[in-house]
Amino acid sequence: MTFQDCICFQLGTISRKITLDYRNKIAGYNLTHSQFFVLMAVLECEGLQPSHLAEKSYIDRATVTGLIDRLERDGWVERHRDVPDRRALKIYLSSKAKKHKKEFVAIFNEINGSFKDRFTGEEWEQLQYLLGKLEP
Amino acid sequence: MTFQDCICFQLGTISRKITLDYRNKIAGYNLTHSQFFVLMAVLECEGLQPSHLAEKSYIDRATVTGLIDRLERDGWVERHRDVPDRRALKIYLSSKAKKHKKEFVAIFNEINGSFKDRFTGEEWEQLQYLLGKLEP
DNA sequence: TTTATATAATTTGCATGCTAATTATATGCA
DNA sequence: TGCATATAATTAGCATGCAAATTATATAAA
Repeated sequence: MTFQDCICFQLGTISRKITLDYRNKIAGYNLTHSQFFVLMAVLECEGLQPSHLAEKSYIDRATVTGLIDRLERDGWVERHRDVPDRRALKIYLSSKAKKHKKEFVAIFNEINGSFKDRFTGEEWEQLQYLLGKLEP
Repeated sequence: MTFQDCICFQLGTISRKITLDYRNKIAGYNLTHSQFFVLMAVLECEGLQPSHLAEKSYIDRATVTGLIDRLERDGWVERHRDVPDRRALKIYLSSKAKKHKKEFVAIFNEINGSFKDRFTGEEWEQLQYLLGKLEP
């Protein structure tokens, strides 16, 4: 029994490796792994507030602020203060991002598919079930 | 099909949640998740070089430098230049860390056990097998 | 209406984690 | 020996990610 056998360690390691793998596939868009996921979240449902994006993505609000900062800086999303509640924001895709919408979905499906393809349908179900049991 | 169903996203999320969970358990020692793993690596085999620790932990050398910096700052490990090759270092436990050796092993086993307990032996085997298939 | 409390987003501070560049030392080859 | 190349560790720069504090606005209660 060594620390490498610890499930916590293993998950972190695999997660990091996959992140690197991901990067190569979206390198052309100059997006990071996390940025890509937030962009997918906006793409799936435009006009969400940063706090809702944080909830959907299971990351901290402060982290979302930074992610949106950089997505906005690079021209992928826009912040709009068009909510009755003047504290809140809504996040929309930029026109540039809209142009690439279909490509993003395709890349997403390709990446997930490349992992899914390694398993039988039954194994995939089993993996989802077992991962679910790991949630704290 | 939404981005939350992507296995890459799921692994990252679970991994982050577990990291937080971990923190509470080692909070008394003021160690982070990653510091704890590096400390376990040193504990398992003293005198390893930073580059070997990086290899064992599947993290970058530059990251190891920072981790050792903080572990040394907080008095858990020591850097020794007692290798024929004067470029290299060896990392040893401090006497303070040695005093807590048994506790660290116990905490480690307790944490890993708390996850393992959620599965049957067969499920655990299956999880290891399925995670292995995810490696890029 | 005024005050206390709550909420949305941001900022600050710190610890990963990676890549690329740098420094110091070894080694191999002419 | 002298020079090119390789290697160990570090540094610098950037992007997560979290906790705690801050700012601006809403809402509830006195």
